[in-house]
Amino acid sequence: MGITKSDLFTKQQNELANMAKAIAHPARIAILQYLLKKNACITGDLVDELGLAQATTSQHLKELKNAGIIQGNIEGASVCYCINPKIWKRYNTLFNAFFREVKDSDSNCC
Amino acid sequence: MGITKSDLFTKQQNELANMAKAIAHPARIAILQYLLKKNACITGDLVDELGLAQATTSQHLKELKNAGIIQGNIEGASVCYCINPKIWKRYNTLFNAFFREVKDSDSNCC
DNA sequence: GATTATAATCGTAATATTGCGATATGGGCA
DNA sequence: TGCCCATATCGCAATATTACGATTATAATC
Repeated sequence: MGITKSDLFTKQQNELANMAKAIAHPARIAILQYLLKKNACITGDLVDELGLAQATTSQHLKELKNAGIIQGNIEGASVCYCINPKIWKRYNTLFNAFFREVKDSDSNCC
Repeated sequence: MGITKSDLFTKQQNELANMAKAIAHPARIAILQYLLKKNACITGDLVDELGLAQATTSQHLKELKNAGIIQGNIEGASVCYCINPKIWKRYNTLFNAFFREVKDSDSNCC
């Protein structure tokens, strides 16, 4: 096999897992952090920043775009990327809800 | 290739990416949610809960244990699992820091 | 001691991810 | 039009992930 059995889980569980997958690579974390810092930038900036090949960088950007967490606007010959604040807030909300406080007393094993 | 170039990124970026990877599967989300609800349970409970084979469930438990987010205590013939509150809090802290507020005005592309 | 229950591990197949060179596409400019 | 620049996409190789049956290891029970 090798295919996730999504049908066994709730919509919410699949959504959160997919969100986690979108950021489950250091290059994609680095892209998002760079966009947070610079507000916006073009692909070439990220190729320089990351140190990965242009094709690889483009692929990571595609995954982030598919997840909706960034958006790209065509700017002449370049493409300008930035965070999508609406989706970003949804990530923030869902992760916060998931990682709600755990009391130490909650976790005494059996 | 197929191997992540971890050396290109900071320790913090790799750590956050690895945390995201640990929860980047709906079965592992479901396990954590079940543990949050029940406080603690044994492997067999999770096999019933998830609907995945025993071997598969055990594998997901191993990944969560490797990530440190859960711990297992041997309880006779069974193994009792629970959240590791220390690591859980670290996850909460790092994800919160990452998903800090983004102002709408921050994300006007170019 | 043999049997049963519980869970980890092994081996393997299917699929997904990561990375990059090569190639395509489309805009700007001489 | 012809030539560069910036990106996306294709094709491929290496590796990782997901899933499960079979096996193993240990503990409880008869």
